[in-house]
Amino acid sequence: MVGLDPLIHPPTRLQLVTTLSAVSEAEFTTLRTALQVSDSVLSKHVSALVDAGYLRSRKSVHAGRRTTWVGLTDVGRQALRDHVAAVRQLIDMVD
Amino acid sequence: MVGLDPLIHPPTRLQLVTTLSAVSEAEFTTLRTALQVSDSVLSKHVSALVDAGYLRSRKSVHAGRRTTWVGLTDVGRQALRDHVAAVRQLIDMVD
DNA sequence: GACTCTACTTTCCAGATTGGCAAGTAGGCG
DNA sequence: CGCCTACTTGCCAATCTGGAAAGTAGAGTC
Repeated sequence: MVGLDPLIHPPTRLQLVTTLSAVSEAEFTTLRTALQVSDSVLSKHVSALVDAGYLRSRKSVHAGRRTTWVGLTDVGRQALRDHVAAVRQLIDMVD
Repeated sequence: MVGLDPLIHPPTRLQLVTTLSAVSEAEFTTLRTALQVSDSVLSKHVSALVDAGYLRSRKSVHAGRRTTWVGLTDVGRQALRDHVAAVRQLIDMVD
């Protein structure tokens, strides 16, 4: 009835997935800077969402630099849409 | 920068304040039914938000029935607007 | 091939939250 | 004065969140 997704709702998670929704992938480091959280925190949120099937991560090497790329899966994108719809249903009552 | 209000963001809180935003006041019992939570949970959320100055509650008696009425204060209404604005800024990126 | 350096990952931990049950309380009614 | 209703509070377990610090793994270096 309410439909808020507890995997997505918490502030850091919401920032993470909404940030990712705008792009196909983002670098771990970029995300950490954008969200202003520690390595460990981002790593844990990412792996929780990977476990849930919402995110996918891959490692790549460019010019001797190893980076981890993170992106939404189709499942995650849909879950986000659903969550956003639920949030809108609540907040659109306001004003 | 993100601006999510931790007093409002949690699911039950968000349901509570958005429900209240549509009306001037609501009965405790009605809210408990609408939110599907126990007495104690609603009571605790309400009193936390009253302490924060976001809600106001008053008791009344009608036809031998005691009821507690709960409503947003101006401060609470503004906090909700701000919170909703912050949420929108995040979720409007989606799609 | 060993060493190092970086980029995460995992462990450990403390503190805060959330929720339900059950006991407590307070006001109105008979 | 006792009872009943309508919350309120205390107690507790489970979960979550975040940071620091230790651990790990792969790439480059020599």
